[in-house]
Formats: sequence, C-alpha cells, structure tokens
Amino acid sequence: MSKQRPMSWLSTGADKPPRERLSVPTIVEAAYAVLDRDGFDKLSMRAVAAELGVAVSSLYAHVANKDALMHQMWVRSFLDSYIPEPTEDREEWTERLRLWARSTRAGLRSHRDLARVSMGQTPFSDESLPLLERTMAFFRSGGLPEELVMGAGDFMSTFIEGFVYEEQVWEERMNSVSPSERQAMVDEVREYFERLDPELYPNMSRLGPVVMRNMLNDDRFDRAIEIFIQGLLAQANRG
Amino acid sequence: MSKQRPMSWLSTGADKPPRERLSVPTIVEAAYAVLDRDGFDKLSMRAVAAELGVAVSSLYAHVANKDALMHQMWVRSFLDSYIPEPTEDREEWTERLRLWARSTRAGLRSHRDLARVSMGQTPFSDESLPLLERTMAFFRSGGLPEELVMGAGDFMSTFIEGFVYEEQVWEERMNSVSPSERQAMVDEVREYFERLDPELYPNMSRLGPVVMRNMLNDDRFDRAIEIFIQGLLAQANRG
DNA sequence: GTGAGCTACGAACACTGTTCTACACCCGAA
DNA sequence: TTCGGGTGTAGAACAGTGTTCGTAGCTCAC
Repeated sequence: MSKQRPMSWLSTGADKPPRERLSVPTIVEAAYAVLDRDGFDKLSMRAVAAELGVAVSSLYAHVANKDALMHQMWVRSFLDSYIPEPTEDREEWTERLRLWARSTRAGLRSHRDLARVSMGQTPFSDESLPLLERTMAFFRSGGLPEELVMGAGDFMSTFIEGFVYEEQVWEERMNSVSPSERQAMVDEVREYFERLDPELYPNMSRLGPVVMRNMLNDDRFDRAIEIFIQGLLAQANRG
Repeated sequence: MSKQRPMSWLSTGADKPPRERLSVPTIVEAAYAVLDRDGFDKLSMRAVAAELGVAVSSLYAHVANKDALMHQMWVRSFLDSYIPEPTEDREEWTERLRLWARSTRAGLRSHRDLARVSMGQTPFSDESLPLLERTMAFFRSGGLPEELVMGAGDFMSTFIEGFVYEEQVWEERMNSVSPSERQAMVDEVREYFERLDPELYPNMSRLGPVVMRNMLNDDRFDRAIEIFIQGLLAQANRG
C-alpha cells in the first residue's frame, strides 16, 4: 500500500489535471502574463506560481532566482526584435537606422513595464549574441569610424531604454488613477505652467505649451533620434 | 536642567542623548549614509531608522512613504548641481554644454546607486523649478529652434540618467565580488570575445578590443556627448 | 519491477513597507 | 506652577516579499 491514493471523490480541492511539468518557457510566459495584467510592482515569484497553479518553490527548480527569471524575460523579448540588413547607401542606411530605433522602442513597449525588467541587464549572453552580431554588422555598414560602430548602437540603446523606462513609469502613474482623475492630472500640469510667474520663470512659462505638446511621446522620441542621426552623420563625414 | 530625568546609571540600554527631534533633512542624510555604505538594495526604512537610532514608525511622521523619501533624496542631490550661465557665443556654449553634461553625470555618481534612486522621478517639483529655469535659460541661449530648447535638455538628461544607471549597476556587480575575482570577471569578458568564432561573429570578434577599451566609461561618455552636440549643432544651423 | 533521480510541495525563515494604538514629551494657556 | 492638548516617538502587528529546507511522489532507465 505504499502509494494507495485517496478515492477520487474524496480528493481535497479542485481535481487537478495530470500535472504538466514546468519549464523555463512556460514560467517566462506566465511571468509575462502577470506583468501585463498587474504591472512590475506586482510581479512576484508567488504571483507567477499562482498563474501556473503551482507552488512557489517549484519555480526554483528551473530558475535560480527572480533576477534570473527577469533575465530570461529580457532575452525572450529581445529574440524577435527587428534588425536591419546592412547597406552601403548612406540615405538608405539612415532610414533603416530610424526604423531600428522606432522598433526597438516598440519592442520595449510590447509589454507593460518591460523597460524596468530589462534595465541594467547584461547585454552579452549566449542567446543575445547572434542578434548583437547582426546589429553590429548593420551599424558598421554605415561607414562610421571604428570606435563609433559599437558606441553608436550602445548609446542609442541606452537612450531608448532610458526613454521607455521614464515613459512607462509615467504611464503607470496614469494607470493608477481613474480615467476622470487622469484628465485632472493633465490639467494640473497645464495649470502648473500657467500659474508660473513669467517674471521669475520666463523660460519655463514660455515653454509651457511646448511641454504640453511634448507629452506626445512619439514626436519627442523621433526628434531625439533625429539629433542622434545628425550627430552620427557629422562624425561619419569627418572620419 | 528644567526637568528631572531618571538617574543616568539606571537608564536602560545605551545611554541615549536627550533625544533630538527628527526632521526631513536628518532623515535624508541618514538615508544617504545607508545608501553609500550598503547600496540601493539594502536601503530600507528600517535601515534608515537604525542609522538614526530610532523606531521605523517614527519616520512616517515626517515622510509619507519610501517613495517620498527617495524623492527628497533626489531633490537634495539636484540642489547643488552645476548649471552654466547663458552665452550667445556658439563655441563657448558648446564648451559649457560639455561641462554641464559631465558634471550632471558626476552629480549622479556622487552617491552610490543614486541613479537608481533618481530614475523615474517626476522632474517638476517646487524645489527643482528654479534649477530647471536656469537650465532652460542656458539651453535657449544656444540658438536652438524652439521645440529643441526643452527637448535637448530633456533628451540629454534621460541619456545621462540611463548611462549612469547602467554604469552603477555594473559597478555594484563588481563590488559584490572580491578584488581578486574582479580581475577574473574582466578576464572572462576578454576571453569571451577571444573565443568567438570569427566566421560566425566577424563583427563581434573584431570589436572585442574596442569593447575592452570602451569599459573606460569616461571616454564612452564623452564620445556619446560629442554625438549629441554635433546633432544639436546640425539642427541649430539648419533652423 | 525496481531503484534512483528529478521535481513539485508545504512550511518556514528572514526580510520588506506600512499602519495602529498607546505612551511620553514639550509648549502654551490658566 | 499647574494643567491639559497636540505632536512625535515607540512597539507590535499585518500583509507581503525572495529564498531554502526536508519530504513525498512521480517518471524513467535499467
């Protein structure tokens, strides 16, 4: 009678399916489900386990710790990102660079708070290496000076990550209040600028409308990327 | 000695000084002490309270919550940052811009993990407004198109924050191991690149030495800022 | 068929941020 | 000088976190 189990109709709790085995991909998927539904602050090992209907400690058989899990999440988000083919044509190159920047941002925005997960992750891992290689190949084809080939991608990535990070923190703040309060928040910012003493703060008060327009993040982003591109081209022409 | 206290030799535990009253600045100072000594991960309300020899709950009479405390830390770090005077001279302006960027980075690096504290903080608060005003005044004097005056400072700030954030995450990782292991980590990176199959990863393996050189963050930073400046100048000349 | 090695589990530990209630103190009014 | 009253402090408690442990059961190779 070593393993005699209790008769099924006496089974406590919900009748469980044959218990599918866990795996890293399933766990990562569940983690994304939690992230998208509840946000970064609620992303806990217990929540991920609950998502799978599994005990917390079971996760640790597949993933060393929470940081490792987040690294896996980052890797996965990285895997299907767009990387342009190299081209010698300068004009085409800048156009593809623009595209790359936009889609990198889009990738980070494909999951709620993803930037907070990916921020500060080590870029060199076996999974990401092929992608880095292709990225470098593209950047090299633009005819930049050697030190800038890696630098350019690096800088732009840092900027994009930082940009989306702040963007998403801001969106979380908006999401945490009701839609009616949301409009109130926007109005508050506007009034804040309108109430500024133009004597004391000539520049800030003059810039009020610009700030409001700048809250459209797409334009802000594009403008920043344009500055980057101009700067890169200036260096390329010189070298 | 207006008021009678228990005779000192009967005092329980460590003889405490007359119990000085708490205040926001003292708390912030203690928080910085914890941050510098133990790093961001160990920065807890309890640690701050312990630093002051005070109960945790006492902090909440002066500070709404941990986020509010971190906001105060950020404000304080922001207060004594360098902001250049406006100038119409284009060459002088770019030189001061360089200086501003470097000292902004230096400010963020003035405390361990400070970038992680400041990341995602709302930039508009009564304490920071005068500084923003002066910053805008400087950026405006460079003769940039109107939409870029605020954008330029904004973009560069996000970049610098992101840069220092990653930089400090890296440094924390280095600090968490012994000095002997530290060299091992550097060697590991070098070997990682040396072992790369040049057939499979021509760009990455060729860039190995560049990566190593790039680990000197000061140069990396300066190069990035130079790109920014070139880009801004290009836009300024055009507008 | 049987044993060995996975792997899931529940409980526990040492933390975290935050709140509550009660107590001690200081200050100003009487 | 006496007496409250309000403020700031303290301790305990709550709900939550990441992580580890020993145990029990399952699966697979032999």
